Amino acid sequence: MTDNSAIAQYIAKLERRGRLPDDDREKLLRIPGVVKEHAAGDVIIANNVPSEHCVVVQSGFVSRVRTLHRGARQIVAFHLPGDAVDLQNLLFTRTDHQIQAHAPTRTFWIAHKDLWSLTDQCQVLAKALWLDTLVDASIFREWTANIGQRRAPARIAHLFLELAARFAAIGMVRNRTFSCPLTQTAFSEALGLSLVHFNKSLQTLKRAGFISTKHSITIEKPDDLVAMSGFDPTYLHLDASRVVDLVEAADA
Amino acid sequence: MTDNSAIAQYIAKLERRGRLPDDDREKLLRIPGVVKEHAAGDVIIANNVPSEHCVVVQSGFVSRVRTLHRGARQIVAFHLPGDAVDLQNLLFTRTDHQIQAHAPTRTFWIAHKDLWSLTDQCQVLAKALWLDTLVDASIFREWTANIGQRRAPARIAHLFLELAARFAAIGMVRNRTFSCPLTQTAFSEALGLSLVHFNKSLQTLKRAGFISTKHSITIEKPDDLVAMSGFDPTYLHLDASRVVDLVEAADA
DNA sequence: CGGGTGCTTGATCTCTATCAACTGGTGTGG
DNA sequence: CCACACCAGTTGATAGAGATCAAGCACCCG
Repeated sequence: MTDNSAIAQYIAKLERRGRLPDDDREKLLRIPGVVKEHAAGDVIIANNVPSEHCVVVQSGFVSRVRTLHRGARQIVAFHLPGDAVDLQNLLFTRTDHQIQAHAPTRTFWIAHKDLWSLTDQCQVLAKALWLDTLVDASIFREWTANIGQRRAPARIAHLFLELAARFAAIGMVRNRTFSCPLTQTAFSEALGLSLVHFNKSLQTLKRAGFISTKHSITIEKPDDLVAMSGFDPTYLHLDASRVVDLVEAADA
Repeated sequence: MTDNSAIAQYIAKLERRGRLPDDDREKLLRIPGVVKEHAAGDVIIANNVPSEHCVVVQSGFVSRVRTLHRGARQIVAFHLPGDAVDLQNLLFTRTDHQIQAHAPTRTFWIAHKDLWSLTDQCQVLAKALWLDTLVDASIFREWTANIGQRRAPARIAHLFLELAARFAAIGMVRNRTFSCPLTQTAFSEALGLSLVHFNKSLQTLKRAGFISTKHSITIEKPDDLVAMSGFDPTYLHLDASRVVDLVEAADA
């Protein structure tokens, strides 16, 4: 039996928003798949290739990258352990962006058709997956607003708070500190900033005592950061507040 | 019987990506709802209110707006006739952004619970709606990349080409010309630019002969615009290419 | 006619990108 | 074991993009 701990983590994530029926949970847990390993920097799924699998992160750290003109790259999403990376492509036949590892990463691969037939059997699960893609969309919107409206320091702060909240949700924050394998280049590609400007703005935040970094990131003054960046974690939908109860709704 | 032409247009949009079973189509067409009218500038759905309806645009022009610190606004999406605006909130209990009319607009309001119970009866339709939200997410990603990586003239060109493609899909482009009721302020809020800078960059595009505007927008040099902005309409998923066949997939 | 709204323009200043160089750590191969 | 390359991070100088401030114009509408 392949190691399906990625699925267990993913189910835990879904169930933070609302319980699944036992039957749906069991079936998802038993879904066939294979585990793959990737080194830091590896391209996990290339751009513009047939899309036939869903990938769930088991460990490590992953991003989605759109490549534009002359090598300009925009990271459009980050994914932590327990995140489903490729649900976005479940209904598309080709990928429209690239998936990349930023650390040694283990992933669990599910064939689209297997997940597809599961959603036909499990209506509540299908809704939970749909909900998960809606949460992703909510995060995309927030990134658009972050990049469009905030200037560098607040923009950086907002992303750091998002990462802190998401790492916290999977128990990977201790003493307001989490370790995140991203280079400054990667951060700058996610934030629409140049590397140099990111570096300098980050130092501004450090000098102000808002955060500190030594191989990991520490949120030293959460309140000040929240105030300066206007961070409101609602858009992450990490728990059941503001989310419909899928089981009750199914009965209605 | 209320005028459900908005639903008919929405079905047409969904079916450009793949046919629905007759039964699903008929049921959606018969879904109960009410028509509302809005003046230009009206807030159709406010931010942070209970989310109980899905809104489909029948005529006019609508945007979704996130409001940040000190009145900074980011438009995160535009919606044309035949677009479902609020599917994004179908699974959330409160709205996390505002919906606003930019022209005299007519909308069709469906209660969440009605749409919900329909998706329980119609599996293919449920998938089509899910797919529609995935297309929205794809557009959000593209906007993130557009705002993050392109500078003003290319950024503007990219948005204009998106609007041209979407208006063309509903037959509202003649001679490379479409009418779009957005003010320059609205454009600047969508693009993360200041009004003044948008205005000046737009004039650069006009002087280059790439576009012209007089109460409507004309794409004078499509090829040049595509080249300078790197526009590739795939992300809009306006047709069935690159999209799974929902009926076949249901049989698999 | 007056006032509002949307568009335009110029001047100025700030933010951010770009260019270039340098540091320190890590790893590799001769 | 050292030389070397490479990569992430850092720093300074400069240029350009874009924001902000301030006015003025054109049009529509009451």
